[in-house]
Amino acid sequence: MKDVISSCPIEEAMRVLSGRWPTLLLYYLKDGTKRFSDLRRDNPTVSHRILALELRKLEEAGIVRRTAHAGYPLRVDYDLTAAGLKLVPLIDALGDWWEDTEDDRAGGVSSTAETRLVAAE
Amino acid sequence: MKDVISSCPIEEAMRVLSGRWPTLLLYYLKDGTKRFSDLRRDNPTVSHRILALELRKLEEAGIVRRTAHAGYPLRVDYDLTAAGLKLVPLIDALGDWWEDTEDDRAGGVSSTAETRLVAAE
DNA sequence: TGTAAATTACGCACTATTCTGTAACCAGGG
DNA sequence: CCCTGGTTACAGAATAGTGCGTAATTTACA
Repeated sequence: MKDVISSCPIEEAMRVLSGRWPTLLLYYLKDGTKRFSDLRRDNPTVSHRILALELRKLEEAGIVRRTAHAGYPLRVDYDLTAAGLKLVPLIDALGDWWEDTEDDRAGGVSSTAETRLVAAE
Repeated sequence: MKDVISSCPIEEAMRVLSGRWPTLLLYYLKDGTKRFSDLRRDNPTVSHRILALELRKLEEAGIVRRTAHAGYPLRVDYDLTAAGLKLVPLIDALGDWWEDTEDDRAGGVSSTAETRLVAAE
């Protein structure tokens, strides 16, 4: 039941970047060109199938470029498009944010009472 | 089957921000304090159950603060914590990135051939 | 004055949809 | 047989939505 139009760029961007793998793949691809098997080694927990699907999704979104070399054994390279390259610093910033705000986010509900109870006026 | 430790801040950050709603809620909360019903109005497609769950998740992550006012009718306010406020510019940047790279991302596979075929050397 | 209904922020149970993973199979040369 | 990159079929897990119930007070209305 996906809405027809979102009109919100954030929502559209997240439609591509949401999930566990997209940002990680971007992270590994920023080092340069990688092959399918390289990416599997970089992240051994992703299944064969999901890696292929995620890469397709990123390719269709114009973030990753796929280059298939003719001949056998099969060989396919993946690297970032211009859009993908521009995205890298944002993802890095996200990681920095997570680390920088570690003390601020604290222990959630347990230690610091996040939820406050206020008397009605 | 979530792995025990990720050690990667990007992965951890995405564990919280992944999905359709978290970034949108952050986006609406940046205007200031909102109530549950305000957020439902801002985004009518989210169900009340999911909204409650997502807000709890963000609260536990230390990004959103929940303030329950005693008395009836029930009243609960939500606003951003310091960590949440620091995250806002990043989310905005993500939206900008999506818009700025629109031409670059092009039409995906259909028009521009994203997948290249290269002869073996 | 009595009673019914609305309000707000959920929780719970159930269903529907989507995501993720496993296993098997394909291609053609070594 | 193996290697590579990828697809399909199927199974199970995670996620999302619907509808009902609940609390104490206020308002609606005969």
